[in-house]
Amino acid sequence: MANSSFITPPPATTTSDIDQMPSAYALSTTATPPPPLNSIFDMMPCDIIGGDQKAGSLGFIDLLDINQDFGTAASLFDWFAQNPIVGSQQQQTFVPSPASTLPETSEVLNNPATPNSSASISSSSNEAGNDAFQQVKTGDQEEEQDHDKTKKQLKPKKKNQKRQREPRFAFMTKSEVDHLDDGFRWRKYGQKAVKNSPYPRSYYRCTSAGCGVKKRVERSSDDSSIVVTTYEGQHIHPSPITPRGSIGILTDSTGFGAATSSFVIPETQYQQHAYMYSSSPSLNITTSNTSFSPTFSFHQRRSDSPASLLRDHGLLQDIVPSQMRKEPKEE
DNA sequence: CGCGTTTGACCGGCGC
DNA sequence: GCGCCGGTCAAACGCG
Repeated sequence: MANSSFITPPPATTTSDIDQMPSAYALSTTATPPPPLNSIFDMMPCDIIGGDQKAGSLGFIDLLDINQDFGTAASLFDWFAQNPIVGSQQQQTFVPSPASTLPETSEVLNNPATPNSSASISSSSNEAGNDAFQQVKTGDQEEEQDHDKTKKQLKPKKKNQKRQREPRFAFMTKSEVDHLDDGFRWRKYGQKAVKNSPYPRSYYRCTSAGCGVKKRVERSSDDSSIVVTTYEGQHIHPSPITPRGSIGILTDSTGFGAATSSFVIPETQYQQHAYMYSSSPSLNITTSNTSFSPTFSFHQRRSDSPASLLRDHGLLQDIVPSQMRKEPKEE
């Protein structure tokens, strides 16, 4: 665990090296480079992103409590498992909107100014994403995989049907290690040079049979110490590695995607939230999926919460610097 | 030998 | 229509 902090998103302006990213990311860095971050457990979720590249909807959320609670989980999945959904009416909704109209949240990355760090989660969802989510849930996954497999041999099957994109979840971490250990086994299937970035982007796929979860890993061109990991899809199996006897993942809803299927926030709201961070005390993110129900609730500081425990034990300080816990940097 | 990585080619979407 | 670009495939290769 390392120091972390939310980086206030700068005003929406232009694109950046990560503008190729389907969604937005908030900065996450760890203040203590050594030892290198080599586990997702060391990362701090930070924000939620949404949408695919087209209907890219995204939004930042205050994840202070996520960070805090997450600190007690053996893994991100544990964390989700330990944080059942609470309430659903207050949840903010990310509404898909053209990525071009969105502020380039990647700008956030352009401000690695804060020495302290944080990890950030981004997730994406849109209609297609939701559809994809439904597909997974209904077992159409194999079909899609098959489609992928034969994509090269057979020509386009459904030309007019856009390829559906799984909901995505992105982390940003400050790490010397590109490929973070998140408890699952990944097989690298591709690597591409990233435009405007000296660092390549690596593509990984979950090696478990039938599991179509993918993830991309790349470094920020602005700050080579920042690693952006984007998860796509849902695991349909428990984590093969279950540190500290973690519960593993339920088969019907285990991926990040599930968590993001309902992250829909109107662009305007997103813009607001993008600058709210810790100043926005209540943002619950929920999902319609009951088995996998991460709820990011930040409306209050519970003295008996794991977050408080962390705080009391001085752990929180490592996660969220005092400056970030106080006043959000607006604009 | 099995598994993972590397890498060039290919495909499809999208903007101009 | 063309070119760019992100994403994927799959053969070759490396490693334990």
